[in-house]
Amino acid sequence: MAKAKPKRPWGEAIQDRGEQFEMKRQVVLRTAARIYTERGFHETTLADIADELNISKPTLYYYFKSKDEILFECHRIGIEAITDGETPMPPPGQGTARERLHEFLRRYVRMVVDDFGTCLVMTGTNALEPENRAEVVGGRRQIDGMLRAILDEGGLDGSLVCPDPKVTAMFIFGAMNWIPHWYHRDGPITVEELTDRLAAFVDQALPPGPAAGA
Amino acid sequence: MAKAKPKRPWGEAIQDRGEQFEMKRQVVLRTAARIYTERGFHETTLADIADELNISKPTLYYYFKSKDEILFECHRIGIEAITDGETPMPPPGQGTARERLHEFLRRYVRMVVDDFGTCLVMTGTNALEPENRAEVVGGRRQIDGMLRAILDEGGLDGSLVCPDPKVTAMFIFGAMNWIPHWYHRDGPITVEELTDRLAAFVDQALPPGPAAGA
DNA sequence: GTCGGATTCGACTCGTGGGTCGAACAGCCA
DNA sequence: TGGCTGTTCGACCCACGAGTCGAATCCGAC
Repeated sequence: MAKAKPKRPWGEAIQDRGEQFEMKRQVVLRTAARIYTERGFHETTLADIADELNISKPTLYYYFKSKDEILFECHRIGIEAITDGETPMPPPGQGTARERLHEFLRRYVRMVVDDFGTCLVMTGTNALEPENRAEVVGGRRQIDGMLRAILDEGGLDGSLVCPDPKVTAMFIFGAMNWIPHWYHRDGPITVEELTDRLAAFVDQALPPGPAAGA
Repeated sequence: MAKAKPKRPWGEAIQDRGEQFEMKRQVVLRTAARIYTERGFHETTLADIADELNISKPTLYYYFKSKDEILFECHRIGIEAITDGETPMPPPGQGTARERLHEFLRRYVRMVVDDFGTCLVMTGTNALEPENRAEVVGGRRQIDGMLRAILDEGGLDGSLVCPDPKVTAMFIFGAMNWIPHWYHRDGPITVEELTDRLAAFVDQALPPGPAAGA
């Protein structure tokens, strides 16, 4: 009660210097992700972001070295939500492919509904510098591989039959990546309901195979 | 053989003035759509388009009044490919909903695989001026309505059961709108095969209902 | 030929927005 | 109290790219 005099949107609390720095960076990123998504990357100026945060443009440059880097960080966070989730994806062999598919869908939908995930999916990679773009593209490819692998395994353990895993994976990613275009967190549908609907849809489309053999 | 001396990428033939004008406009549009899609709208300069066509930037302004208008026209063409196709969509009542669904998917995939359709789907509407954006958004909404309606009818005529037409329609649009991100016309899969795969996928996901009554 | 409109382009303007600089200020430790 | 580092900002720079202008050229009609 004695030391709290925050005029800035950064929370309060006076952790040590480095911690403060990191926290402020996060706030900037979240805000940026939201605005980038709403208006589009190129339609957003650094002044817009700064204004939203009640800080000045040069201050942004104290935390990031370029507009591009801000976008890149947003993408990175989005990707890592999938690739390095706190609980790792269950490895093949643990549970059926169908179960792992569900887990994957749940995770991905969650990601895509978050500010960073939305930003990742809605702002193209065109804007990124080659170097950063390469990393983002790599990350996405890795995620693609995860789903593809699960679909492949489904054919083996018989838990789901999928004629063309590559193309099917793309259909599924499409359905999920489109979510930010129409879904609103504060709308009538909860994220859980959304996930369930998607899972049901995909489940129907990929019926269990007759064969089996663990 | 006597009069053909084209130094310009516009074909040859010497139709009347207005026809030439219209034809050149089309060529510009297709080229622009392609480049917009490849590099992104904002990453494309008018000089890029002009260079590609071996013309100068001011010449573009002879055919279009702004960069924005060029994009808008691309979107318009894409949308009209669905809404005003040469053969109109069969009206409800003609055939089962499932049949109409197939026809719709076929059409939409075709559109999305074309330069203009790809452009429509990949470049956001953020860049468009409010007025133009409103029209594009309206068109898209109309297309949304088409699919939603078909899904609704499917519940009635029993040809397909769909728990939540609104959300399901979005999943399907997502799957289709994502196509330009991974599909290449000159790849191993033909457009027909692609359409078939999608139709099969959706068919599975939306099984026929037990009820009926024409 | 030559006139007039259609077409094309070189050279320019100019707003916008990413990025920089140096000064001011805050908080901490002696 | 003085000084040091970390943080913030007002004012500026400047490249880039959309859009313009006026002159040059092309081409069919008389």
